[in-house]
Amino acid sequence: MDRFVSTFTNKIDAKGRVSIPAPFRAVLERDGYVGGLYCYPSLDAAALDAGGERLAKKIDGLLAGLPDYSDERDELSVALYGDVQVLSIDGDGRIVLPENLRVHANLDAAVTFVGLGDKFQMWEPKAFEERRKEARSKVQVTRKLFAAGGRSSDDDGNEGARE
Amino acid sequence: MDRFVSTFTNKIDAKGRVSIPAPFRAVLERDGYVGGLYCYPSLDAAALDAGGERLAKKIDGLLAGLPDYSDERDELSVALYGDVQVLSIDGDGRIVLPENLRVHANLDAAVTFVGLGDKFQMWEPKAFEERRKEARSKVQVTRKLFAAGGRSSDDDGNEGARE
DNA sequence: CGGGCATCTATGGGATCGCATGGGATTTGG
DNA sequence: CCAAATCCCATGCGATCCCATAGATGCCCG
Repeated sequence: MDRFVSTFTNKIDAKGRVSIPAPFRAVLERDGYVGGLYCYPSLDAAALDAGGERLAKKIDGLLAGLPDYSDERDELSVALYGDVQVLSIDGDGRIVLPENLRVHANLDAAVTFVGLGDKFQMWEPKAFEERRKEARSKVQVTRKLFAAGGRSSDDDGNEGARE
Repeated sequence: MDRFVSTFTNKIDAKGRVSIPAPFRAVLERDGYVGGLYCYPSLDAAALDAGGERLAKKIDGLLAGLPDYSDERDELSVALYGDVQVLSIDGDGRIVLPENLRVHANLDAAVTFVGLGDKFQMWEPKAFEERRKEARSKVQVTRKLFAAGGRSSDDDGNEGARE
């Protein structure tokens, strides 16, 4: 399925380089790697979003839905494209995070890579632990909603049975 | 029906490897095995949930219904993709359990594999024994309810008694 | 009917490979 | 000409592969 899945934590070396987890690299290549990793500050978190060609197309798709020359589109364009950086990946699968991106996510010694399907995020490890806790507790709630919503009828109905 | 059924207990060797019970392996293959076993901590038990492609699609399906870049999707993505690990199965049908997963389920010397239809769980053997006892007593109650409702004809009402 | 052979599974151990990481060398651009 | 970014190579650890053993099961053929 070639999606970014699971989390990995790698170190930032003295030169500011980080290895992209090998499984993520594999996804990027299959995604039609051209020469860069698209990377930008997450809009609502102290983290970075990154991905390959598929992600780039997705961003385009969002804008395509808005009329040209509308304020909304302009704002979104700036928000989406404005801070995007195309990071080159060296022969060993590493990238260098520019200052502004590193600041946005408070990255210093290590980076936690979090697979999110089409894209992945880069977090300061401790910050991500917090975030993860939060997400887990919310999912408990969401799960109850699914169960209550009666979505159990698809092929064998173990949807809410996770225990 | 190619479901995960019944329970098996296998040892963890010095390298942290465990054999997946052969019957489960067979199910995984028929399920369209691609490159890994999808595995994540059970949300409300000291155990691990695991499955093949079918389970992965199910997870995707949950997210597919949500709009891109919505908060809800982000939360769910983190909780679902972030905790999932794709474990590769070696030529002998074994997997290696990563540290964080082993900790979550208190696994050390052995693992009990429990078939649950679409997926299966991995428990520390003693913990599962406890769990099983508990389940049995609950089933007793459930059965009485069935009986009281006049459905006494299904001779043992074992639907949830999986053992 | 029974003995032995073939097969499959679980498990252990050795050898190899890949990945993350570090450090020097080289190039690029200002 | 200097600083910073890029490339290339070395290394150590962990993961993966491959082979060996052993117990259990089942089958075939005597």
